[in-house]
Order: sequence, then structure tokens, then C-alpha cells
Amino acid sequence: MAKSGTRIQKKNQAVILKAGLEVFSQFGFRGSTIDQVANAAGLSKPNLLYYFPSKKAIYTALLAQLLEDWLEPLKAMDPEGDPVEELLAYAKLKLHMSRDFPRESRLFANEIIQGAPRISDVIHGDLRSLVDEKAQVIRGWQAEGKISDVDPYHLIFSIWSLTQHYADFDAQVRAILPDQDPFPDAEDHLVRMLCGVLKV
Amino acid sequence: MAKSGTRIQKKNQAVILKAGLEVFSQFGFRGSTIDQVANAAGLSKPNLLYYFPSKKAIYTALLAQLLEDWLEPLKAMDPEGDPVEELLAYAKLKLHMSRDFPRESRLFANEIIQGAPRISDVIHGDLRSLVDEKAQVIRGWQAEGKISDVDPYHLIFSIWSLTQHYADFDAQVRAILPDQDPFPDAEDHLVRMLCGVLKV
DNA sequence: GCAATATTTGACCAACTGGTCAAAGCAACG
DNA sequence: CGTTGCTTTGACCAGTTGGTCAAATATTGC
Repeated sequence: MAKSGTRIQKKNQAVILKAGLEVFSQFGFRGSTIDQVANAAGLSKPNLLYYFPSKKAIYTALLAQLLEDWLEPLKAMDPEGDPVEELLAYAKLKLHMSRDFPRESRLFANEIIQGAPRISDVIHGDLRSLVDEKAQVIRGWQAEGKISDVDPYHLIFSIWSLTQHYADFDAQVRAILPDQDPFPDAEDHLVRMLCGVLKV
Repeated sequence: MAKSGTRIQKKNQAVILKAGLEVFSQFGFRGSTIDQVANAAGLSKPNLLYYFPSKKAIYTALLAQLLEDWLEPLKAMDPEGDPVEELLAYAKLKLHMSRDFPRESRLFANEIIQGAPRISDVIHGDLRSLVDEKAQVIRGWQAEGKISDVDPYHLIFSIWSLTQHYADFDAQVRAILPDQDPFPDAEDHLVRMLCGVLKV
């Protein structure tokens, strides 16, 4: 998507999406204005609307792109790999995504908190079936006695929540732990929690 | 606060706050309109503005009230009690709050995700010092060898994230686990994760 | 029952919002 | 250099928003 066009089109589309991420992740869809996005992109409002037909179009383009990146790491979890290794790698990757792409995480969080009105089809479709599939993988590992008998769905939820928290609630984390990078300790804690619950 | 006034005043203030919680928790501050709140409260807009001077006033009143309820359970954690019991009781209470007051949780989440602009003084003040205090309590327990040496701050963060997730990301949880109440299994999982990481 | 007070409302306003449009600038290519 | 098509913009518009106000209505205390 958004592949065609001159190089100036591609450049401006990228600039707009970047600005949209910045603004939407902070204020949500309804709390953001086209002017804010245009200003953040260094463009005039009509110029921005020359590249995207509407505010909604920018938002949904952003969300669609984001959802792919979101699902990919979970997809990558290998049923043939070592269970604890696979789950820890997934959790660590999610934590690193919270560290390196916090705005993406917050944009997603904003959308879900508001009831996911614009992506309910995806979360009821692709996301749900992917999670179902991976829950089966985890159940398989458990049947082999390689990890403990925790609920696979809630295990996945706990990985999501433990990692996304550091992006979504960044303001709170930094208020409580000022002047320090929370991520090294967070990773250690994450690993300990998962190891503790996965141990047979 | 908001104690004075006739009984009709108290009733309408309560109705407005309830409606404000409903609307603000779904759309955030900037995404909500006075008309929406007034409509949800069954009042006309000017009538609503007779009881609260502005949209912001409703929001901040709500947030102030919410923050107290928010801090209380953590305050209640007793240094003299059994460490694992105290921490589990706190975590369970937070989970029950997510189940019984999800809108409050989402309102808070909305505010924090947007950088907590209206409550930065509280989270840098009361919240931070309370967490510092309880982190010391946990350190004390650890010094006595009663629980393992996990980072107290990240332990608290993990309790928050694991519990609030079920309120804040309710739309996602229900998309993945439709037609079932996730809370019983969530509580079991929560307990297992905490026991796993706290065991000496 | 009546005056004082509290409550409710329709009409209104200025600022802002998403979006349009014609005209102006600009790049590229023959 | 001139034409063609891409890009940018100022001016504009209709709908929405937060908030006001005077007048109408209901309630209360005497």
C-alpha cells in the first residue's frame, strides 16, 4: 500500500504518517486535529489533504501498518523451538518494541481503550485466530511437559501487559523512577516472572 | 469536595460525574463533548454547566476522586502482615477493581497515556512517595528473607499492568475470549505469576 | 399563598473543526 | 522556452464545540 507515486509523494506520505503517529498516539483520534498533524509534518492543511483524503485515512493507514508489526513477533514464535526460549524471546522482543516504538504502542492502546471501533474486525479475525493458534502451540508444549500448566491465553495477556506497560504508562513509570532507564531492570523482572511461572 | 448544596444539587452533581465517567473513559478528555456528557446525564447543556463551571471541571473532579480510590489499596498494604499474603491481597483487590470499575481504570489509563498533563503533580508527589514508601516495605521483607529479591518498583508495576490490562484492554480480551468471564482464570494466573516470582 | 431562591432552558456567540476549491507556483520534458 | 502535469496555498464554508445569558419555571421558607 502507498507504494505508487513520485518520490516527493512517497516522502510526504512518510512525513505525514510520522507526524500522525506523533499526534494521534498522544491525543487519540478524536482528540487530534488535522492542523496538528499538518503542523507536525511541516505542511499546510490543504497540502496534507492533497496526500490523504481525510483525517480518518491517515489514522487507518497508520493503524493498518502498525497492526502488521504488532502481530509479526507472535507469528514468529516457533513451535519447534525450545518453549521457554521462544516465550522469553517473544516477551523480550515486545519489551524492546515498547522501548523503541512507544508511540506505536500508545496509538494501539488508545484505540483498544476506546473499544477498538476501527479495528474490531482485525482483532476478532486475524488477531484472535493467531492467538488461538499460538495457544494451541503452548498447550502442545505443556502436553510434552516442557512448561507448566498455565492458561495459554492469560500467559499471552500477561506478556502483553507486562511489556506494553512501559510504553503506554511511560509518564507514570518515569514519575516514579526519574533519571533512570527503567528497561534493563524491567527486562530482568520480566524474565524472572516468566521463568517463575513457566517452570514445571 | 462537592459536599455542600441542596440534595438536588448533590444528586445532579453525582449524575453528572457518573455520566462524565462514562463518556470521558471512552473518548478521553479532548475526544468528549459537553453535549455528550449532558446527554448521558439526562440534562441540557446549560443545566449541566450550572453545576460545573466547565468541561475541565467535571474531568478534574472525576480524576481527583478517582486518584484517591486508586492510591488507597496500596496504602492499605500492611508492613506487619505476611508479605506474600499482603502482596497477593493487593493484587487481587486491584484485579477486582478492574472487574468492577473498568471505566475508572480506563479514564486513568487515558490520562496517563496522554502524558498525565492534568495529574502530573499528583503522580510526581503523592503517588511517587507512596510507591517509594511501599518499595521500602518490600525491601524490608526481602531483608528478612521472606520473599525473593525482585526489584520492588517493577514488582509493583507488574501488579498494576497485570490487573489493569483486563479493564483497559477489555475490548481485546473479549475479542480473544468471547462468551466467557476472563476474571476467574485471570486471578488464578495472577496468583501463579506472583507466587512464582516471590518464592525465595 | 407569596416572596425569595434555586433550577432549567432556548437562543445565542465566537472559536475551532474537517474539508473544498480555484488559482498560483513549480518541475520536467520536448 | 513553453507546455504539461504535479504540488502548494490562501480563502472559504458548513457543522461542531465550549460556554454565556436573560428569561422562564420550579422549589423552598415563611
